[in-house]
Amino acid sequence: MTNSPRSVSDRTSSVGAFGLLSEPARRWVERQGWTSLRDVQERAIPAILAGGDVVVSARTAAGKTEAAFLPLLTKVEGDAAGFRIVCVSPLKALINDQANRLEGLAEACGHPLHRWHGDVSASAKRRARENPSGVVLITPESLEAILLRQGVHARPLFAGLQAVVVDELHAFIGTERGIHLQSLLTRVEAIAGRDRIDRIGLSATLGDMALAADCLRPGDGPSVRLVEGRDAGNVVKVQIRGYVRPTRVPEDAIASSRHAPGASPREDGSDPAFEAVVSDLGRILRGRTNLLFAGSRRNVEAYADALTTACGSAGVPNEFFAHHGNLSRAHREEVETRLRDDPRPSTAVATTTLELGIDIGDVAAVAQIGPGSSVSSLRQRLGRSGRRPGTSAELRIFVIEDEDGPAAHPIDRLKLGLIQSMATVDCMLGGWCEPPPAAGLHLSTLVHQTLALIVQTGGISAKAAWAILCGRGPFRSVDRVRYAALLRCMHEARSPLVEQAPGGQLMLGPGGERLASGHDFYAVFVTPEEYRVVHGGQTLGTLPLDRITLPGQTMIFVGRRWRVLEVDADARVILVEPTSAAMPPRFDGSAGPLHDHVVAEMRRILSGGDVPTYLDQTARSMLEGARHAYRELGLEAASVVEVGTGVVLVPWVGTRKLDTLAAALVAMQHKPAARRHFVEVDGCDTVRIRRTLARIAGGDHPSDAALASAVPSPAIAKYDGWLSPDLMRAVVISERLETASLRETASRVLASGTDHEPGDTPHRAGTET
DNA sequence: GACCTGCTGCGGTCTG
Repeated sequence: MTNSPRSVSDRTSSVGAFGLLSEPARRWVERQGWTSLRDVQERAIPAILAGGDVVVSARTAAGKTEAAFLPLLTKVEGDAAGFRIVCVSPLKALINDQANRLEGLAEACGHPLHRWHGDVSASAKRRARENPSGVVLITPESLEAILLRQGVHARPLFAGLQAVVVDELHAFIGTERGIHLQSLLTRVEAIAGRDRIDRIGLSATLGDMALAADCLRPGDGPSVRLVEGRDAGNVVKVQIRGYVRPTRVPEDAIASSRHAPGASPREDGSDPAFEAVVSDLGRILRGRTNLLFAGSRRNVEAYADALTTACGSAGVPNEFFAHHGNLSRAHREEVETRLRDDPRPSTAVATTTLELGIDIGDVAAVAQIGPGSSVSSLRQRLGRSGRRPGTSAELRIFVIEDEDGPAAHPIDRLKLGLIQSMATVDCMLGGWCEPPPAAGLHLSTLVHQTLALIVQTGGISAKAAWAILCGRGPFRSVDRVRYAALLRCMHEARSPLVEQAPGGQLMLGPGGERLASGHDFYAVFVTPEEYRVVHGGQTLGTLPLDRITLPGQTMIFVGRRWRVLEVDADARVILVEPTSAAMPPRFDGSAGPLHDHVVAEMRRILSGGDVPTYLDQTARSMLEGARHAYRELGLEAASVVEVGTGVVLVPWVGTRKLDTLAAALVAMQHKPAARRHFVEVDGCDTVRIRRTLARIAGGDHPSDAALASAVPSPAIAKYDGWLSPDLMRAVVISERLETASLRETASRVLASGTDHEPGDTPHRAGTET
C-alpha cells in the first residue's frame, strides 16, 4: 500500500464497493493513501453488508482484516451498551498486531477498540466490562473466562452484539480448540437471546472452502457465503536436495578409529550428512532474510547452533536465530522484530511457530529439513516468501537418507523421507491440500463445556444443557442417550464432577468444583509442566518436566551452549551458565497423521518413471535407487515383504487406516507395530498373515469396539480420563480409527499380491547385498 | 514418529 496522489474515490472502477462504505470509513481509506481496494475487499464488502455468515479467504497480507472491518464498522449501529463486534483470535500476539492495525479505523468510525487477553491488565478489562462498547479482540480462553466468571451478568455485554469475527479460522478447523470455539459462539448467541449472530471467518485459502464454512457454522455450512481472494500467487521455485548419511561402521571399528572421517553419525555434530546440510544451508541462506523450518525443537537447536558456530568460524556476524515454543516470548519477539525491521540479513530457524500470521514481512527464501508434516503446512510456509510483485517464492527441502548397507532395514531402501517430500510437493503444486478430519465426538471437550455451562448458569437441567451444547452447538453427533451416559460417568467419578439437585438441576460436585476453579480450566488443551531455564536472572525459556536434568550436564538452548549449575525442583527452575560443548536437549512428541492422498502419491512416484527437474543430482540417484528397491522387493505385485523374523505390510494408506489395520491384527493375536508408512508384524510369515488378511477382507474381523480396545493408551484429550471405557471406545472409533475402511485396506494388501497365493514361495527381502 | 495455542478475581501491601 503505497502513497499515491490519486485517491480511491477518483477511480470509477472502485466506486462499487467503496461507495457502499460509510463516510467515516471512506475517509479513513483515503487517508491511508490507497489507490484502490484489493480484490478480496471489493468482493467482501457487499457480501458482509448484506448480512449473514461469510468466510473471507485470501493469502496472508492480502488485506482480509480490512475486508471484514470496513463493512462491519460501516453497518454497526445503536447506542445501547454492549459490545458490537467480537473478534476471536488464536494468539495474543495476533490480537496485539490487529489492535495496532484497527485502532485508527475503529476510532475514525466512532467505536472504541478493546484488547482482551491474559496479558491485558485487569483494570483495562474491568473498564471494558463496566462500559462495554465497540469492538473487542479476544482469545477463546478469555471469552470462556468472561462467560464463567460473569455468569448471568455477561448478558448485557453481548445483548447488542451484531457480528462475530473469527480471525485465522483455518487455525481452528479440525482441532479440539476449534470445537471449544464453536461451543463458545453458540453459548454467546444463547446468552444474547438470539438465534444467530452473523459470523465472519477470515481464513487462508484451503483446498475445499466448504469445510471452512462448516467450521464457521456447524450443521449449516451451505448457508455460509464464500468470498475467495483472487490475487494471483507468485511463481514458485522448488528444489529438493538429497544427502546420503554413510553407513554406521561396526562398533570395533569406531573404537579403533573414533575420529576417522565418514565414521558413524554422532549426536555431537560429527555426522557428515548433517555437516554437509549445514554447510550448504550457510552458503545458500547467508546474506538474505529467510526461514528455516527444522521440524522439531531439538533440530531447531542443533541447526541453529551449527550455523551460528559456522558464522563464528568464518569470522562473520551471526545471522541464524532459534525460534520455537519453549523459548521465552521476549527472545521470540526479538527474532520476529529483526526479521521484519532490521536491514541486516537474518534467518529464523523455527518449528511451526512462524507458520501462523504473525507479521514478519516477506522473506527471500524458505528452507525445510525433511518432508514436513502436511501439504497445508508446506503451503503456509511457502506463503511467507515471494510476496512482493516481481519476486518468486523459493523453497528448498533438505532430505537426509541413510546409505544402503548390509545392516539396513529393507524398507529403508525405499527412501521414504525423499519420496514423501516429493509427494508433498507434487500435491501442493497440483493445488491439493488436506481436508480437516471428519467431525468426531469430542467427549472430553463436552465434559469441559458441561462443567462450564453449569458454572455460567449457576445450575441447569440436563435437557437444557443438551439443547445448547448438542442441539444447537458443535456436539451434534451426541444424542440424548449418549449425553445421559456422559453425565452418569461424570457423576460416578471417584470425586463426582456433577450432582443432581432435588429439582433436577445439574450442579457441580466436589471434583467439578476443583476442576472449574483451577487456573488451567479456561483452555481445552493440556500443557505439560515445565522447568524455567534461567541465566543471570533472565528466563531463556522452558524445558519439559520429565526430562532428567542434573547439575554439570550441558545442553544447547536458544541456539547457544549451556552448563546446568543448579536444579531447583520446588521453584521448577534450572540455573545455567554459558559453556563451549553441549548437545541439544530432547523434547517429547509424536507425529501427526499422514493423509491417504499423500501416501497414494508416494506409491505413484515409486512405481512411475519420470524424474522431476526439482531434484538435485543426489536426490535423483536416490530416487532411482528407491524405484529399483521397490521393484526388487516385489512391491509392484505384492504388499507383503518378509523381513527377519516377521513381515512388513505396505497397504499405501494414511495413518488412520494403518492404525486401524494394526488394531485389527492385535485383536486377532498378532504382534504388529504401526510405523509411519507401513505395519511391521513380528513372529509371523507370509502364509499366516495372508490368512488373517483374507479373513478381514471377507468381513470376519473383530467388532468396532474390539478394535478400539486394541488401541494402546487411548486417552489423549484433557478430560478423557473421566470417560467410561465404553465412551472412550466410542471416541477412539470416531476420532482415531477408520473401521469402515478395514476390509478394503486388507484387500489392498492381498489384491496386489495375486501372483503370490498362500503356499507360493514368498518374496524374501535379502539383508545380504 | 511433531508442533502450537491459553489463563480470574480477590485481598493484602506498598507508593505517591
